[in-house]
Amino acid sequence: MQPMNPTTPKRASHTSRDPGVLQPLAATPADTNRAAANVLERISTYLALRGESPYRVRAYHDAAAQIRGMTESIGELWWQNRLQDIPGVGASIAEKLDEFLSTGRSRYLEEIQRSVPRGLERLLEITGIGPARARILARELNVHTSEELIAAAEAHRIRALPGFGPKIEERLLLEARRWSQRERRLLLGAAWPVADKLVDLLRHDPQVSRVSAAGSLRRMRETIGDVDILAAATTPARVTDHFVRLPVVKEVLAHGPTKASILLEDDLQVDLRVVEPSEWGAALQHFTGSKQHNIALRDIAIGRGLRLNEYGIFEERTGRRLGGETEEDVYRVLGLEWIPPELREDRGEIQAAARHRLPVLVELADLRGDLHVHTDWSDGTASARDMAIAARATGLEYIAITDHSPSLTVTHGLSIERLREQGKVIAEVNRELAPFRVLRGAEVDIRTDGSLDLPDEVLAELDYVGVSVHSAFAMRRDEMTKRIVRAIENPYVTTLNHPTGRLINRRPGYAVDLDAVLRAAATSGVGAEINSQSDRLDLDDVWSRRAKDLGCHLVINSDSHGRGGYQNLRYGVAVGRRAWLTSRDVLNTLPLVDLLSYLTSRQRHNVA
DNA sequence: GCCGTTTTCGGCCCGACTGTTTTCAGTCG
Repeated sequence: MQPMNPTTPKRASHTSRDPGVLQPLAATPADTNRAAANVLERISTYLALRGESPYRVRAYHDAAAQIRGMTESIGELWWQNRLQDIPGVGASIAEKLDEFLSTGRSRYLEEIQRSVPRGLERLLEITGIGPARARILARELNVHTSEELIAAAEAHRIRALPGFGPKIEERLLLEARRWSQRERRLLLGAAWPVADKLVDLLRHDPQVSRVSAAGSLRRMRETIGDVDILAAATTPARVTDHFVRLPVVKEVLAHGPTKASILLEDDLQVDLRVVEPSEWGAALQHFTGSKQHNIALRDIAIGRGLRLNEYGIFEERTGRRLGGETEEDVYRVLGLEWIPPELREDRGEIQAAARHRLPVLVELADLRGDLHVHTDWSDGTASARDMAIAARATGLEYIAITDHSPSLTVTHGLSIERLREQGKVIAEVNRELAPFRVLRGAEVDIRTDGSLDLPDEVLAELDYVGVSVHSAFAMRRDEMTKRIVRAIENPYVTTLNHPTGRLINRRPGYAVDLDAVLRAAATSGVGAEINSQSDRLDLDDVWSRRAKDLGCHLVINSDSHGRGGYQNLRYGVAVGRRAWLTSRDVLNTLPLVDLLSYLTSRQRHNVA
């Protein structure tokens, strides 16, 4: 089928006919990629529940993962008739994508969904239930939901099923109950301290020579499902024995000689794996993942007649071990540079590592300042002076004080008079703390019409202006886009703060054409913020990378409301690293002098 | 269903752990 339009696939004319089946096709490239990936992922799930070939199931799953991680627009590839250029997409999957991209539907998905008991896919979210057990539960006991599973387990009807038994029944009952009252995925900022504590406890075990967080935690994903820890010891069994007896353990889920899983009091799951010290590098690589990254590595290994597992990298023919004591070993034997954990998502990092084209990622130490800081003049808890001293103590050269603007009354937004008053206080602080520098700034609300909450002549007095949406989240997508673009075009604006407004686990971002917003920001030389608060992380990694690709610079800010807030910068930096950013992509890596000259020349240029 | 410096057919990443099984299936990461 020939596409009708080069950039935006047309919307389905019948989107409301079967609302449960598909997300309406979204208009921006990243949204379209996500929607297309979701279709393939769901096809994969239903095929699995039907008991189809696992290879076919995986083909759809892999194609979905590939599309989810692409920065190119699938709409563009479709228009150019190049869908099969996507690795893992062949004729059959391309045909399904073509239908979805041109009509917003997939009849194939709808058909196989109908062939599976309604809602059965949700059973897969319960630990211990995969496609095979879900199918048996549905077929033999008509169990489709966690509630039905709990009832069947309580009535001891599960133990009689083929391949099941009393132990599995008991375990499924536990997991189903846990699932019904489950916490959502833990925020990175909440998981770090927990992992830190456990790593520390293990470090004090005299058997243990090395210990590290692994898994999504080490890759610094924005949320964490469970905590993975790797330890090296010559007597692994004694370490797992010790681990499952730690006082923080509420329940032991699994306990073998090299591997153990526990639940903490708050139901957070922690998996520990213990290896020999000589296997440390291979194991750390293996358990850091991601799964997709590791599969791609093993593919390369196979192509070179090698075998890669958590114990090392071996010559297939002779079994000779070529390395594994360090991660660098593993990558080097595969002909690759060592890849920073944050990049290990199979989003092009392996190809880049093979060509020695990995970016030198931004680091926490590269940040010279923080351009989003609140004080007790609005909703912060500390004075401007204390915030400056705390910033200096963390090694920063400058901050911008950016208290809220008047209309945000719940935060005691500053009137023009109070803002000018604050300027005098900041001047005093600067006299006292020089060469540390506090910039006069503001976090200015974007009104519904896109005008700003402070007049231009006041903005002109400031060193730095961040703008934010804090109200009217429910606007129509096109209106919200127009609203934010207009704000960005104000010549005094430096940065767009938390561009999507999402709060992880609490609310999605507002409807907005973020691609259009970022293009406008690039044109106007306005930066996009990576807000480091662990429930914001806004922009996220995929959008930050997109922003960079569109020519936009990023600003990594803490949005501190108290002296401890600067600690969050590490999470913002993690997002930046996952987005492939170098220090050159991030405005606040500039030394103070360079930042000041940038800000003044930019304002002179814009206003002239 | 995808894919090819072994191949257009016959493979497909790999190992630990658990429980229900006398040799393996299911699940997980």
